[in-house]
Amino acid sequence: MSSSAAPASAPRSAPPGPGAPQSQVLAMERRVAEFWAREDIPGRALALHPNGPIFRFTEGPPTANGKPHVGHLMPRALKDFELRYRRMKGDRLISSMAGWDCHGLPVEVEIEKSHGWTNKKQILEYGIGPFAQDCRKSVMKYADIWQQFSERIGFWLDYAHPYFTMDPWFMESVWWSLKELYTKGLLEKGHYVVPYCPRCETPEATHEVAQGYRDTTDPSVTLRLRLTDGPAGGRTTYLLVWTTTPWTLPSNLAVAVGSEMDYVAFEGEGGDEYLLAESALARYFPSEEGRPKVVRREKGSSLVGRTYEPPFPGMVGATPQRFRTYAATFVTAEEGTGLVHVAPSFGVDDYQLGEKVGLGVFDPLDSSGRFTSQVPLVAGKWFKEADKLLMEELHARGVLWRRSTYKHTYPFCWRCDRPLMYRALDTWFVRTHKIREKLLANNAQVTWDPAHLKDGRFGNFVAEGKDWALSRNRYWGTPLPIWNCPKGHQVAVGSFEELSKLHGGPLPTSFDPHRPTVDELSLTCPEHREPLVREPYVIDTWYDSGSAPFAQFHWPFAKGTPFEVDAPLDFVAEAIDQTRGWFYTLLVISTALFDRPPFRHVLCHGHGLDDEGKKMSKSKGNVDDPMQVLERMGADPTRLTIYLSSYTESFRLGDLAIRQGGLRMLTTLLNVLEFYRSNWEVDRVPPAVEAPAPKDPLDRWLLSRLSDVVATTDQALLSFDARRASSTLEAFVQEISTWWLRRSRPRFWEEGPSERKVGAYRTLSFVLLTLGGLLAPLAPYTAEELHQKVSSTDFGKGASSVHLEPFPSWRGARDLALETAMSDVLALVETVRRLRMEAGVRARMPLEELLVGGLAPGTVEAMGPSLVPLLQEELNVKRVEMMTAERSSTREFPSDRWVVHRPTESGGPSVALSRKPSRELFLEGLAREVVRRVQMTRKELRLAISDRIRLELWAEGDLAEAVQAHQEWISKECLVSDLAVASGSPSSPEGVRSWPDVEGSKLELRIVKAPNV
RNA sequence: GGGCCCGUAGCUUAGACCGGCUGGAGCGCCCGGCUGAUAACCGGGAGGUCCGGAGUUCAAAUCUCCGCGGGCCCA
Repeated sequence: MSSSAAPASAPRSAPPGPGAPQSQVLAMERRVAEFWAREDIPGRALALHPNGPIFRFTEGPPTANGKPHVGHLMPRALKDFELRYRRMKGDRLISSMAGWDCHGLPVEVEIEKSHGWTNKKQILEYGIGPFAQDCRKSVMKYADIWQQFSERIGFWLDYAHPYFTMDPWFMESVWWSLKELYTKGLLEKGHYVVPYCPRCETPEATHEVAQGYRDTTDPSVTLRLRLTDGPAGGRTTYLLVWTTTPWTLPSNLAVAVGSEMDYVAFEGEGGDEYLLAESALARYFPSEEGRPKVVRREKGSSLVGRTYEPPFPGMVGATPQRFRTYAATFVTAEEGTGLVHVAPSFGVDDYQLGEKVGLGVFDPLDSSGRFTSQVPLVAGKWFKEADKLLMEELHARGVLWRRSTYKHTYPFCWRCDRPLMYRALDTWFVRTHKIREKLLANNAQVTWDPAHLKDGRFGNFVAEGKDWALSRNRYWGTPLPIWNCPKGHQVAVGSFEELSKLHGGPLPTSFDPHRPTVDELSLTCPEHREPLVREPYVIDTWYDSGSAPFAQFHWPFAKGTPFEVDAPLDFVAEAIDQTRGWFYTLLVISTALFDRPPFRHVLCHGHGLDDEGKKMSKSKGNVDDPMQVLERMGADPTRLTIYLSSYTESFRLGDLAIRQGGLRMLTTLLNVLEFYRSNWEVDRVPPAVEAPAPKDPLDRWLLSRLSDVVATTDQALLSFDARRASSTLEAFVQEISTWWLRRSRPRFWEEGPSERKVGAYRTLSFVLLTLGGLLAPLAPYTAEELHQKVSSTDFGKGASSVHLEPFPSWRGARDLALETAMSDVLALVETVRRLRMEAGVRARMPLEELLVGGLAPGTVEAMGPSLVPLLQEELNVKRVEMMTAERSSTREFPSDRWVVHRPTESGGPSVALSRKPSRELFLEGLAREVVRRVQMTRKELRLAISDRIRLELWAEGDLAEAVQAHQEWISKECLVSDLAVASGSPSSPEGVRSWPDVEGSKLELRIVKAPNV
């Protein structure tokens, strides 16, 4: 399967320095990756649930050609989250096989380039055999590169047992399907006008052409063609005929007229008459003054059947049908002259008209787009180069009437970038128009994400029902398995066994069905005993990938495969461009063979943009090697950035986007983990594997939140919604970090195994372990880190992995009343912080009293007893009183003693905070200042959390009094085993820290680590 | 030339299907705070013509139409 790939360039920025936020993530991912490799976690995960419910999936095989770019990270990430989730839910995945799309023009072009070749002949000179070998080697090289970055981003597939579309057994399955189509009359040869690349010397399918439209400038020429059936002696009359492809003029066989359109004749140079559509007159003569006089008006219908002199008389034999005017519906008034040049071999409309009226064809080009000697003037010239010579010749003969240039979009070859031509050729088609209704009906059963594609872009394309040009005049592809008998009938071959029968003996060992081997095999027609000759084509590589759902199992040849005729895939995910690519070929093949939809759910993502929101493209130099991105930013940050974005549209995926997206959430989470671990090292409280039943309202609140998060995440992942899952988890990480942990920290430092402390450990460990499970499908590395560090298996030998565990199924009862009360508390905290700011009292300074009034009686109950301590601690107030509206309305709050918040119009509580600390509280606040400075110094000295110290203090004034009064508390807070307090100054300055002004007093201190007891 | 999607603060976005409080949030920025998570944490602030215009309505980010811009696709 192919996609709009652009080669990667060198990395745009250096790897992160040791202090960069992503460096801790990168170190973590390295550690995890080593663990996975050592314990073969991916292999064991893929082998899970051999008897579980089946979840069907097929990896859309990337083209193993060209280096991947950043955009290719997206489909990997968007497939992987769902597959991991399903595995954790106990599903059996069918299949996890990696797959590589091996055939086709891109590979051939790459080899041609590497040899410096310019045309197809050089391949024949080199030999198809060696050429195929080169192609195979190239495919293997690129598959390797793709596998590496796919594994690095954590996309776990079975890379040890991949399917290659070039594997003989895969191709045999493709042959089987082609024969089925042939038998059903859905695979037929025809002579049709198809887009053709003269350099690659092969037709292309519409979905390939679609990738190559580009603005270009072509010549715009208007010819005057003399009517030859005018009355003798009358005025000479010319048809004005317009074209942008002068090179097709030697092949002109007719002129088309719109029978319902209005035409005019005007008098031109030398008194001759010129005919063109009325609507075209103003285009050729924009100013009214210069516009010639109209001498006659005619309906198009009256112009039909006239004869004219062709632009190159004698080039091609005249017949009664040729060089006449015909009515045609494709003639438009919008551009040109309303008289259309018809060259049946070079236009779809032209060809159909030619068929209808019997014009025949004249194609003077060879297969590489060069003129043959049939047109001596330009013999040997490339078709585009011939334009100029032909125009000059027409000019010399006075046939060229006007000449300018014309800007329009025109298709170019998506691989070699040269202009395509439309050309009548022998081509094999899949007759999709015959099964159009079935295609639509099957598409109707698919769930599309985003939904609009179903009846929009994709549905419209299917509804057009265009036949699929399948054959390619190339070498490296699945050969079309159809042979001709000279007696005039055909044999389609659907297996190697059939081939062997026609061969009249066993096939060579390790038979390779590619060209040239397949054509070196002598086959004999069983009826006529004549040698069979194969149709010389290979097939569109998109047919290979579209066959992957069954061909990856070598179905129907291999026995006991899990493929089932009636079972669509449950899930596929690729980029938006696959609506014309793989999604389409899957639908056609599945409908033609099995008459059922190819998949149930399809996730279709947009393209990645750079940090400026620009499309990534080679010419802008903003494409990046995905491996470099992963090594610079980390796999999980990249994955989460994708999940958190609006990935069904195009979105930014540059370094900045990753840093501000997924990385942010992960550093916060890893900081929480680091907090947990560094404390756990001291206390060694066993982690809670089962849900704890905590008493602390803060813990009960967090578990209630967790219960909600588990349910929401599960539901989101079940419905393929990575965005909802990841944003739910992101918000929860914030809640843990900024409220639960913030408020719970003191509990972790309590002396001994207190109930409060153990409760905090148990709650946090349970939450982190559960979170690890929830995060496993989305951020597999981080999830593993959580699992290992919290369950304290710590990457040990034989440790189990979170990816071998089931998805969290715990559903604790939610306490909605508590959740509501807690959000009221959070709102209150915000209000009071503002009041403190207003009062100019810093948070470290304790205040006497907080009064909250205007509450509903129920709220007082809910918030009151259990949550008041949270407010006291968070806001550093000694007393909190909750009052109902009734009670609070009578109190007065003089502004010298209180700062007051009045309820807003929309309601909310009124709040009053006492303004000044008492002397006692002031001293307590000072003691906190001292403690803070001691802690800061401890940290600077890099002491361990549990190290005990000897502390010498020199303090004056209020500070001395505060130290005196709170000596014991200071010692306890700072783990001081030996405290010496003095006034004045230290005798020796060594190791002394000094603060000249702590609330007006000087403080000096010295810390020495105390000997271990 | 035609079709589909998107457009809300510098960035990522909620709200839109089903019209109704002052358009929420996170990041970034500025100011301040906190400090045994420290490139973490907390408060405040600046920053929005909800792409523009018209219509429907008592009321429009939300519904309708016409534009503009971006993306994708078709011819």
